[in-house]
Amino acid sequence: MTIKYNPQQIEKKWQERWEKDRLYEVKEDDTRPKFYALTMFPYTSGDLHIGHWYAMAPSDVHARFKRMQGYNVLHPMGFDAFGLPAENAAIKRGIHPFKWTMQNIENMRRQLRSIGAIYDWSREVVTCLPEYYKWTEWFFLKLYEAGLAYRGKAPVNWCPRCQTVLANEQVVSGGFCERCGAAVTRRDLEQWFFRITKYADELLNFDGIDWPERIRIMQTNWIGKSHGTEISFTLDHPGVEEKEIRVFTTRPDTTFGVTFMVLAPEHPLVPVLTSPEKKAEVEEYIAKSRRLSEIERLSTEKEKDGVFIGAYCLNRLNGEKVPIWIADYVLLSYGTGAVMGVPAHDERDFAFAKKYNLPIRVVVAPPGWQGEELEEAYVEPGIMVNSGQFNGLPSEQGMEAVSVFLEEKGWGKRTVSYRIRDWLISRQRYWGAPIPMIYCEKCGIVPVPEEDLPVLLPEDAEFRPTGESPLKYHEQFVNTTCPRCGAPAKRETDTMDTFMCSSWYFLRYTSPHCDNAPFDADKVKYWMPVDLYTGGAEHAVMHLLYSRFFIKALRDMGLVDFDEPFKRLFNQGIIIAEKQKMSKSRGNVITPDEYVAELGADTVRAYLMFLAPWEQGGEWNDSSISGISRWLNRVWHLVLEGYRQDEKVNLDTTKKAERELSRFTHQTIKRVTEDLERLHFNTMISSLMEFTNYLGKVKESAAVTSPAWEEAINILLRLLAPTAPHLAEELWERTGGEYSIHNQRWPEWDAELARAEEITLVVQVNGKLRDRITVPVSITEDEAKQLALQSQRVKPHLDGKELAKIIYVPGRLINLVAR
RNA sequence: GCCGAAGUGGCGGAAUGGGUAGACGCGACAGUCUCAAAAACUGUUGGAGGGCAACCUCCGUGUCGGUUCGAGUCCGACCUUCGGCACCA
Repeated sequence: MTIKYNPQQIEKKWQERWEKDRLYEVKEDDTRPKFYALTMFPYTSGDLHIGHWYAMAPSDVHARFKRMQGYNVLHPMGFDAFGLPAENAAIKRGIHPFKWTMQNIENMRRQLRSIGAIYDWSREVVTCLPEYYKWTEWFFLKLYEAGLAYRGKAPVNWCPRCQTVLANEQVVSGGFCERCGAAVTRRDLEQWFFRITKYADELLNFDGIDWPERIRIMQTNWIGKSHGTEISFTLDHPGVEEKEIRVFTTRPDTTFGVTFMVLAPEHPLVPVLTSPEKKAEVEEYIAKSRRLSEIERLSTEKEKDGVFIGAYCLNRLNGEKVPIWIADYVLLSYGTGAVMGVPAHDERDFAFAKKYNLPIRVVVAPPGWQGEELEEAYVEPGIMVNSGQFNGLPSEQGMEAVSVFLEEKGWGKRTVSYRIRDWLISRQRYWGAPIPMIYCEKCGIVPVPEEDLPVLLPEDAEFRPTGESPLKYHEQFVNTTCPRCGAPAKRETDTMDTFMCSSWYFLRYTSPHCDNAPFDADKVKYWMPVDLYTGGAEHAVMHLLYSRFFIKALRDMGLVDFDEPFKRLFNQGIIIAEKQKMSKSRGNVITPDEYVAELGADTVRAYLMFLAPWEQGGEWNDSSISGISRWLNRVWHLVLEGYRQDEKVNLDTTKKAERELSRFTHQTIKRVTEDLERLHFNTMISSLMEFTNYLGKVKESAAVTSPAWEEAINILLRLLAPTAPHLAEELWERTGGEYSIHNQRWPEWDAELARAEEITLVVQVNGKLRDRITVPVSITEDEAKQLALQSQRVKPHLDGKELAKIIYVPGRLINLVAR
């Protein structure tokens, strides 16, 4: 009678022991190769939900596996601790953001420990602590010095509910706030920006990093590079200094089809060009489009409207006079903020021209076109017509030809445009890293000197939903002296976007207590780049793009010597419940703590890995988890119930059984190792289950010797150690293994031992399975053919037919083609 | 609308340099144990038809075509679901 598997007891026991022994403490001075395995750190929301487990448990298994393989593994954990919810809690419940955050961290640390991961807690990083955000501020200064941070007035995304500015990336699906879902509007504000656009081209290059294609495509689309031509249209207005309007187009071949010009309502030329009689109408239109929220304005459903401003420009290619309109479907922030209207070959221009009865002139002929009017815009390539000297040219060649012509004349130049905008980092909020800048009436914008960092957040700020940072009303914070001239000056009261904090946290883990620099350069050199970065795909664009930008900027400052922060990236899927995304309002939230208390962390870890491919995610199912629980129980009893060879078994049977046992064992090692390498945890677990089932049968037959049995169990436990670290450790100890199993070497397979001696030869007739014959691996083609033709199961299917061909695939099948 | 991923038993999912479809697990059914139940263990489990039986035949990986000795896997068209982007000129 063996004792029962009691996960709660053994998990507590080993977690305490590992911590006491500092088993997972990581040091650099090591002769082993390094492996930096990073999981995206959690936001301090207060509770670790099953999604966190899904991110953390499998990545811990992989990290443990690499560690047993002999790598010096850094697998750290920390908290992304600045951000809006803390402040909202302050407004709603009167609890200080710092207190709220630190309480949440306390709770989350406890929950994180229950996973049983190899986190080295002495390396924990918390972004809202001055020892961390001091360096976030420091990086701001460095970016400023490098000319990568600048202040500018910009129409910004404004969330009226959160009362703050949002980055483009934080505006979701057509104009809603990512956080609260309110409709975003637009405002003009003085804001701080990072010049990420300077790195747009380099960010399009993913050479040398192993990232999912999906994410690379998303980032590529986000950056949105397009090749085109900037074309200058002549402006000849008395009293107007500007002598041209420049447009950006990807279709220079359609320039002869321009019948109007459209400027963005905010375009600087609009006020000077508008004729006196159109002034009122134009101003009203501008005011209207400013009032519109982002959703309304950007909606593709919205009918394209605009206003003629009473001015004209000149198309230099054909000398035509072109009326100038404004319309809010043209964005100031893209290209030149002006578009040439070619209704025949652009859907938007077509709709616009129809609405206002503007001429539609075909300049690229659709196939078979006889000069009739178009029903809709023709955007495909074709033969150029109505285009002067370019007539008859295929439009693809026309793009080049027209561009060359324009360049020769000095009327235009080929250029590229990007969809990506500079990164707006100002937030009108308290709970973030202060922007270390001072405004002096005499000296202008003055950076806080490095030695004065950190600019600390005052503890006694007042939290009111005013739309401005509480820092703005904190006089002691705001009022300071100019570091340059000593005169009274005012501090910047905006704080930084939290994505700034998460753009460098992985550097801090390498030397979390370094106090004279953001990180110890030698340690960064040792650990970086991150070898495997795992986390949710929701960060495909923002965090992952910002971090890449950050590293490239630091590299150009000489602070790091690599180009990319994350060598390999992997995105796990999401866990749903009852066919739906988990949410409090649906009441379908799975809380891991309950399952850990009932079934143990090892079961929850293994279940999350088993339920679906990690990449895909899947549905949590209460009855499926019992399969894992049963399996671990079976392992427990299999190992502890003792083994005795049956004395009546003869030597030949024993030899054969042991040969088979060792083959199965080595095949299992191979499968488990390869699956772990590829992060195929679900099939890794099923291999372990099959091995367990097989060992159960071996035990029943009792044919192998005790040493052979013990060897197999020893290997099973080591293969199980990353997945079920507590159970494996306990069984390791109980079977006399040396502490700790987690310091043991990962088993290696012997290809010779793993190789099968016999195979199943599949016999097909015309591609249909007719027989399976067990044959030695060494079988020759002729022998195989003989066996196949002799098969009683095959013969009837060949009756009365002529054998036309025999396909033989060694080690697999033989296909008899008969007619 | 554009970009991307995916459609396999009652369910989660295995199997893709084309070669035994359904590994492993859940559920269900039957059995063992028990006074009984739970737990545990053992067996069966894609569908249809046939045989006393070991077994045999046909159909079957979203739909329709194609390539091939052979297609879940490759090609073409389409349908559905999910994710991302959304007036980017």
